[in-house]
Formats: sequence, C-alpha cells, structure tokens
Amino acid sequence: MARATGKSEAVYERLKQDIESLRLKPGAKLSEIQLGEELGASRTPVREAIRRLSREGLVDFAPGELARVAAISLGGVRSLFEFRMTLESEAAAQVAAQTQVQERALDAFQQLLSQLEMFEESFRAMDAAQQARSFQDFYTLTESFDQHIIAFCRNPYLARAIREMRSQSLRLRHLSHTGPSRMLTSLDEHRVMIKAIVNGDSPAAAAACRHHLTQTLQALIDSLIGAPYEAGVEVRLDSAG
Amino acid sequence: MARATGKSEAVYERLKQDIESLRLKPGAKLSEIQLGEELGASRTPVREAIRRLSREGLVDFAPGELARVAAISLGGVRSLFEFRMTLESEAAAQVAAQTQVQERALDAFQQLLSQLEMFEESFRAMDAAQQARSFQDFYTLTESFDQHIIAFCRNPYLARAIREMRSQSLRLRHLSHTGPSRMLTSLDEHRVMIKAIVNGDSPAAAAACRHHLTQTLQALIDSLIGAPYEAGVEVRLDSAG
DNA sequence: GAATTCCCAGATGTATACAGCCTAGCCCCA
DNA sequence: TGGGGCTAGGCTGTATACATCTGGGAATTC
Repeated sequence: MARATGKSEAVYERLKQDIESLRLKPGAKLSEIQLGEELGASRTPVREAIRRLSREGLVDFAPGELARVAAISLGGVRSLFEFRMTLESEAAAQVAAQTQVQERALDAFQQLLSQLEMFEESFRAMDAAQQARSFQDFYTLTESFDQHIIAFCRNPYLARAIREMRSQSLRLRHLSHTGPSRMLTSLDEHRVMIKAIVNGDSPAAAAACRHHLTQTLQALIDSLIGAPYEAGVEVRLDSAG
Repeated sequence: MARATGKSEAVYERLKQDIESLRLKPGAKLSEIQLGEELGASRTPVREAIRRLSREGLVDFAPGELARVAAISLGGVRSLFEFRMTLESEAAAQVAAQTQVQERALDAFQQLLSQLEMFEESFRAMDAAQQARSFQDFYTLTESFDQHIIAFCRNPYLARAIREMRSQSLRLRHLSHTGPSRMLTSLDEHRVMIKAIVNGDSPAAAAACRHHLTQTLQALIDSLIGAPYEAGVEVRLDSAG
C-alpha cells in the first residue's frame, strides 16, 4: 500500500495539528501503540511521524524513552525567536534583492501590500469588538506574508529551515492571545517590511524583520509571564534551552 | 535488543561515513534490503537511518521511490555555503560576545589560537612536500575550530543547524584536494576569526567568518570546474539547487 | 516515616511477513 | 528493425511478533 499520501504522512499531519493547537499539551506522553490505536495505524507509521516531529522540535524524543510533546520554556522561546531572527532577516534581505530582478516576486509583494493596506484601513475603522473578531483575517494575512518569504527565498536550505521553525511558532501563538493593540502595531511592522522588500532595500528589510520579531517576542513573553498556565499549559520560566 | 547504542545508530554512522568519504558515490542506489544484508541489520533500522540522512541532505529521498546518495551540483554547493555563511557568521558573533562573559569560552579559544599559531609557524617552515603530508593535522585544527563554535554557541537551534550542515561540507572536502597554498591562506583566515572572537569583537568575527567561507567556496568551485569528474564523482555544473 | 529494593506492566528496538507499485527487460508485432 | 505492451522481479509501505529494557509503585527495611 505505497500510496502517494501514505499513512505515515496522515499520522504526521494529524499529530502536528494536535500539537500546534495545544490539543496535545506539552509533556503529554506519546505512546506509539496508543497513538496507533487512536489514529487507526500500526506502530511503524506512528514511529516515523514521531521522528519527523522530533526534528521539527515539536516532540522531545530520546532513544529508548517515551516520546513526549515538547515542553515550552521561556528560554526555549527566546532561543527560537533569536534563531528565527537570524534566518528570516536574511531571507527578507534576499527576497528584497529578488524583487528587483524577478517580476513575479515584485508583483506578489505589491499585491500583498495593497491587501494589507486595505485591511489595515478597515481594521482601524473597527471598534475593539469587531477588531477582536477579525483576528482570523489578520492571521491569514501575516501567514501569507511568511509563505511569500519562503516561496521567493531562492536558497532552499534557508527556506526549509524557516519552514521547519514555523510549527513551533504556530503553537506559541495559541498561548499569547494577540489583542487588537498588538495587531495594529504588527500590521504596521508588516507594512514596513513589505515596503522595504518592494523597494529592494535589503538592509531595511532585514532590520524591519528583526524589529518585528523582537516586538512579537516581547508581546509573547509579557503574555507568558502574565499567565504562565494559560489553557492549562505549563510554561517553564527558567532559562533552559 | 534495545541497547543504548542501537543498530539504527550504528547503521546511520556507517552510512554517513561511507557517504562523506565518497565511498558511496552520489546517485548510488540505497536499497533498504541490500544495505541491511551488507550491514547485518534488518530493514527497520536501515529505514530510520536513511530518513535521518535525508534530513541532513546526504540522501535524496522521495516517498515510494528508491533512495539515492545525494547528487552534487554547483548550484547546490553555492546554496550550501551561502546558508553556512548565514548560520556560522551569526554563531561566530555570538561566541565573540560569549568570550567576554564566560571564562571557559575565552580560555578555549585562546588555547586554540596558540595551537594554531604554533602549527602555522612550523607549517610555513616546511617545504611543499612536507606541507602536503601534514594536511591531516590541518584538518584536525580547523575541525576543532568548528567544534568550538558549536560547543560555545548558546543558541541550541543555531548549534544544531550548523552541525547538520557539516556532513555535506565534509563530503565536499574530499572533492577539492586543498593544496598547501590554500591551507596557508585558510590558516590566516582562521587566525583572524579566532582573534576577533578572543577580542570579543562580534562584527569582526562575523565578517571574518563570511570572508573565510567565501574564500573556501571559491577554492572549491575552482577545483570542481577544473576537474568535475574527480574520483569518478560527477558534479552537475548546472545551477539547480 | 523515609529511603531503598524488587517486580511487573507496558513501552521501545528489531526482525519478519504480506500487499501493492514501479521498473526493467523481453517478447511480439507492425 | 523499431516500438509498444506484458510479465517478472524487486522494492517500498504497512502490519505484526518477539526480546529486552524502562520506570513507576508496592513491599520491605532502617
């Protein structure tokens, strides 16, 4: 049964979603047998999925021991964002250079810019309740930006590394409950990044990217320290990782 | 038979060595069954090892198809070095900052510096034949530098990414046949990097690292273009990757 | 009462069996 | 002689069996 979309892939996607959405909490035991029974697969595909998730940092795994959903620690979050800064500022710079020579890239980001400015305008006109309700559109927009960066980053290693770090970031988002105020500043930050990219200004794009990630990290940390047991999820406030 | 050093690990290490040393040539077929028989293991550990190697870029693997030793292309080599530049210049900068606050780090690099200067001095005194014969010591020294960077890089994601890129670089080394002239300039470049790190000068460390990798890439490319079939290994000169 | 030791349920590592898919090579036909 | 279809072999994906090990709790001892 060697189908293109095999069971291993299905188990992987399912587990990834469950971990990203915090449906599976950090520290939860991941028994191959139990998961296999739950997801209707045997141990082999489950095993493979767990290994893949382990390399993406969503699962803590040591040979011979029980695999567990990766813990979340303040130090780990800092490290993650620091690394993302290294990767994504470089990617932003490369993409900015790319828009000057590849029309498709320029078009894509110009279109994204106008989408963002339209949304930003209507968003600013909303009251707080409406703003809070449109957070899904906000996420769709920012995710679209990330996808563009990955898609137009011509270095495949860099693109893959960024993609692999995304899963962890997505999980953290579910702990931070971004409010309307942060959404507004984040929209600003995105606008600055996109403009730099469209203008082909690599240093500005890199700087804007670093700034955005710094602000996002700060908002996240404030959120974590303010409510370290949000949604029943423990966040270790030590400096490990 | 779940020993601490399991068969999966053994198969992985063995395959990795065989690929790095070009004993297994790019494009060589990696059949799970055949490898299992050769290495005295069953398909399961071999499977796992192949997946791990695929992640490190040493194996080209697509679901349902035969896994093959990763091809080497000029474009791929460029991408690899560009990515290494992103990672390692950042790490060098971080480690430079580290030596100012952590005595162990400072000591380690000062010791490495004196080792390198001693070797450099004696190396310059050798004739060409002697220099060519001491290339193993040269490699030991430069690898020691890489290990120090990884060991004292406080960001675990960055450290892991650098470590995972090393296997591919090691394989490429076997194609370039670094000569005494390049060894000398490489020693210089390393001395500059280490001095910047010891002095705690992060920007200088990053710049020196970029310079070193640029020079190394150039030497490698010259070598590849000059003899693209070195050791019976085909190097694709297209721009893929 | 606390620490230590022993023990067993359950988990992992590995081997092997079975089912579908891909490929390569041969044969047949125009 | 060249091209297309067919068959056979081997390969991967998945399931399951077996040996060994982990680790968590109960009983025991100081």
